[in-house]
Amino acid sequence: MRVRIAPSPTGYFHVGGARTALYNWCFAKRHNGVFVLRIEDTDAERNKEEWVAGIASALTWLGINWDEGPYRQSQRGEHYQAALEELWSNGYLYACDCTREIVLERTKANATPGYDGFCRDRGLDRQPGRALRFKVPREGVTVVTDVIRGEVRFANSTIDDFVVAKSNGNPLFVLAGVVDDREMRISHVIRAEEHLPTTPKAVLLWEALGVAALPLPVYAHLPVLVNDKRQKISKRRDRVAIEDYRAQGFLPEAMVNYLALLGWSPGDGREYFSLEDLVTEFDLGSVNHSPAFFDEAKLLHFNGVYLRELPVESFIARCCQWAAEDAQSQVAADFASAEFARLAPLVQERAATLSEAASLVEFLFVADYETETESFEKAILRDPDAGSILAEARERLEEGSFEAAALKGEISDLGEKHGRKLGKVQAPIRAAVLGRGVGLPLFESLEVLGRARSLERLDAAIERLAASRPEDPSA
RNA sequence: GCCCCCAUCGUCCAGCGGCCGAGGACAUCGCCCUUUCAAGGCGGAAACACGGGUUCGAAUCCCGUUGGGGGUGCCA
Repeated sequence: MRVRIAPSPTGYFHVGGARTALYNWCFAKRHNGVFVLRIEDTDAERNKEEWVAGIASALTWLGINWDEGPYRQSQRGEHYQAALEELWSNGYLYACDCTREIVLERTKANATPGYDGFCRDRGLDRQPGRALRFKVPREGVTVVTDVIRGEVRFANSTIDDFVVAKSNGNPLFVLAGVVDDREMRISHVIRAEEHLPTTPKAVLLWEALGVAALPLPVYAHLPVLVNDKRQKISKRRDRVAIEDYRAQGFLPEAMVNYLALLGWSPGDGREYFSLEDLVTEFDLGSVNHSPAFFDEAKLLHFNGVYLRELPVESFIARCCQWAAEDAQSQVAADFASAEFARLAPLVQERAATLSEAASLVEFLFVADYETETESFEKAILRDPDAGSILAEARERLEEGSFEAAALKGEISDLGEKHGRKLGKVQAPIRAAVLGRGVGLPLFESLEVLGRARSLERLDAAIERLAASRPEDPSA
């Protein structure tokens, strides 16, 4: 079995393309087949080399390796020219000199979809400046056999005489795709549903080509991925680049797992699969028919699960690696520190992404770390007891053990004096020292932060409070 | 307009004629646990688009309607 993905480098690689790649890859691996990467860049005006690199790196990151390629259609011109030659000499094509405007006009005036075939019988010569169109049979039906959708029938009368070569001589994607699929001996074409309407054209072309009959590939049209408005995900409109998720600190294994579930399930309720599991479990025949919404909330959940599953050392390593890849060298160094290692298990439990992990320990690493205004107001300014709690905490933390357990004892004792439970006394202290209303467990954080910095921040909060309440004589 | 695809909780899936007074997961709500927040545990609310058939029996099969989506390019 031989499959391929054929992305066009006209933008970043998005989750839809990644899912298509994943399904193809799983199918190929499961059947000991070959997975081909082919870049469809026949439209020179719209393609950019950087996007090719982006596709390759996204696939690599996901763990989806290709066995052949990347082939580039832009470098296979002679194959398409040969095919055009053959089709022309066998009478399947005709030249067309209609301008874009004329085509549009004629299309509008006609009841049938697309170009009305005006040039079909004009007997125009094949020459530069003229496009080449395929003579679609006027009668009959073209059937597309699809693993997922069954037999889809298209009346030939509803298919227009499509262009196979532009007036500049370059082939169009349908032609290039068919030629490549034939020469690369592609056995299964697994791609997004949006390609279904052009498939009968490919079938017609396939049958017109080649002296020896080559069996048609088996088609499988995957349901599209949609946004929250249930429109097909688009590179321009929706922010769904694989690269972005990577930069945000998602794990490739979580992404792969989530993507696999968008349109497929094993049927028994299991939801966690590694790439290796998918090779044995994935089945093209049980792919869904209807569009799926890419739900970031669920992806986030999966990512958290995968993050928590990691041994702590691996978690730390992944943090470092992620920061380094994203060229955040300072953050990478922070992640590699002994301080982070001490807090890592607590971070791991709470972070849903690697960037969240970074944010949870900012209080430890950011110089001149300040309490967020909102947290300051809520936990300190609006709390009439905050001033005295902070002052007393400062006093108690000045001496004695600075280990979490001891700190906890001190603070809960302090709390009792104020008639507050532990959760309530720690609020102003947390805001003062960790800078936020929520975050890592307080005492462990204090311990790692150390006495000196903890006291400094308590002092800063006390001062800030005094400055914020000049009218308050007790402050 | 024309062609094609699709239709189960908010979302992703299970269901492929009786086991469904519809199951799981995410999200959501409540409670428990608790050092804030998470994580975890327990519980709740939440769906077969509609109308006709077929059948002893339909979420499951057929037809239609409605709704959504995709395509309709000398883009892929």
